[in-house]
Amino acid sequence: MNDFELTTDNGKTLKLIKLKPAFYLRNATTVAKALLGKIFVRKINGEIFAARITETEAYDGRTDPAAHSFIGKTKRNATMFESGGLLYVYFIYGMYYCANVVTGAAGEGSAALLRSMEPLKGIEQMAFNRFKKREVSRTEIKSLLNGPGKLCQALNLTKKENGLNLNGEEIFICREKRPRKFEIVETSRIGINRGTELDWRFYIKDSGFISKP
DNA sequence: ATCAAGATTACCT
DNA sequence: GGTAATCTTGATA
Repeated sequence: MNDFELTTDNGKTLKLIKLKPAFYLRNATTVAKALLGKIFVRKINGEIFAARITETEAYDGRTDPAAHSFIGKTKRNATMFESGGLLYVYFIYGMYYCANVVTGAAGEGSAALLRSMEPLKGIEQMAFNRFKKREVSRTEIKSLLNGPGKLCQALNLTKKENGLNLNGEEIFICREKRPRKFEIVETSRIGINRGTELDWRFYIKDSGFISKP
């Protein structure tokens, strides 16, 4: 079942194809850019969440002082050192989680941080996870997934999902059979103190679902 | 044992 | 634009 149809909350049908394992076995920057426009799917308790990835950041374990993995393998960052295609989720600032896609070869320590998405399916449940209510305004829909901490809260990504394989059935990423065209903006990464000279933050131009335009 | 920092967010002026 | 909230981790003693 790598080829299937998904109906969004606004009634549109998307033809989706699950990404192959090889997709993740490339450079962090390559994968981070390639993830833009892809559809993140999470199945939980019989319900499906789906969202279009609109903003990512690359972290390279071998050369990048901003990467968690730069200091070497520890208990916290161990997932980053696995082979590409896993989900790396970590806890930060005492109250938020951030989710990454592990990239490259085993031992490399590279990943792409998922920073923002456009909600497509399961919006009521996402709203409940974020705001404890199911009714959301147009403005609130935009702020459902536009930040790394927010999207983890809305999609219920926690410690439990750390290390999960994206080639499985619970959480995975798809491409559309007929992908939309878009331009990619490359800027410096947000919220870090080192490696700020690298333009390794990527987002879809004019998306409207971005943490900081 | 203690401690500072952190890939953030919400709410304030 | 500023800052409080909140706690795990990794480093140092």
